[in-house]
Amino acid sequence: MPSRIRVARELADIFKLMAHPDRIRLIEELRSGEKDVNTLAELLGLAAPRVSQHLSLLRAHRLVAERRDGRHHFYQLVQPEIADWIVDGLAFLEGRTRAVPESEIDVARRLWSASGSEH
Amino acid sequence: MPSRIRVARELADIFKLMAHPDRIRLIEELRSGEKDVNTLAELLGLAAPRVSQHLSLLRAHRLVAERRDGRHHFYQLVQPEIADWIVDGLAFLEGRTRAVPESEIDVARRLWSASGSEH
DNA sequence: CTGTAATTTTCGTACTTGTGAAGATATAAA
DNA sequence: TTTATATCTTCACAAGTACGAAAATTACAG
Repeated sequence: MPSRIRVARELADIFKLMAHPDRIRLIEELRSGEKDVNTLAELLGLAAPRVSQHLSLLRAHRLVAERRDGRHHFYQLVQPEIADWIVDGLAFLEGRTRAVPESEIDVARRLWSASGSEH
Repeated sequence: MPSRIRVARELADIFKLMAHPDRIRLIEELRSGEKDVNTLAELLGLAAPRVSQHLSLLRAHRLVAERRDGRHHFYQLVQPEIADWIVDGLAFLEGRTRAVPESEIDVARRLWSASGSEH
């Protein structure tokens, strides 16, 4: 089988991982450093089990790594550059739908591009 | 609702569109210019209905545009830069799985990065 | 043991995919 | 015109996959 088919398949798997708003936001939250599950759940306003499921999926594909300290599980990005790559994708949102005005895309870009974690 | 949730949702939709190997390869084939359905089907070794369905999905989200000439339907990328962005994603494949050796990723990168259409 | 943190399992629902057959539409041939 | 052919799209259905919520389970600290 041609290599480009295998590569396209693996690449599609990565895209599949990103194809969920919660996981996108999780990755962007982890940009500024490792965080534990509870913190992430509060930041995103999600139930802990849901965050955990997303993280275990990302972990299974080696996008995040886990570190335990007591009863806290901290997660961090294995390849932090992936957060930048996601932000690059915002370019393809511009002018695509009236549901999301350009201004909101800019807000998200600034928020997610920041190294700090202003909210 | 916070804007970053809406943006993350729209972004996830884009990722969902890329989350299929056929569609990734279609976009990379269109990098070198517009092609008709039959040509694409032959290049990728896919049945015509499948190609047509993928293209109509991409068209519904304004990723490709259609031009008809006689009985030929030609498609082209609306934002050709998206093909580069996809290739950028190859970086996150490196060393991720033994199923796809680095060399194959390089082959795909070279093939897809080329402006021409060598196969 | 008690309480907190996180994960795993389970299950019903909804979406996606792939295939084959049928439906349009345009060109060419008889 | 009528008939055939080429190109592409749409439909219908089975099989697979992802999602979300809730409950059960593991792990650990005090």
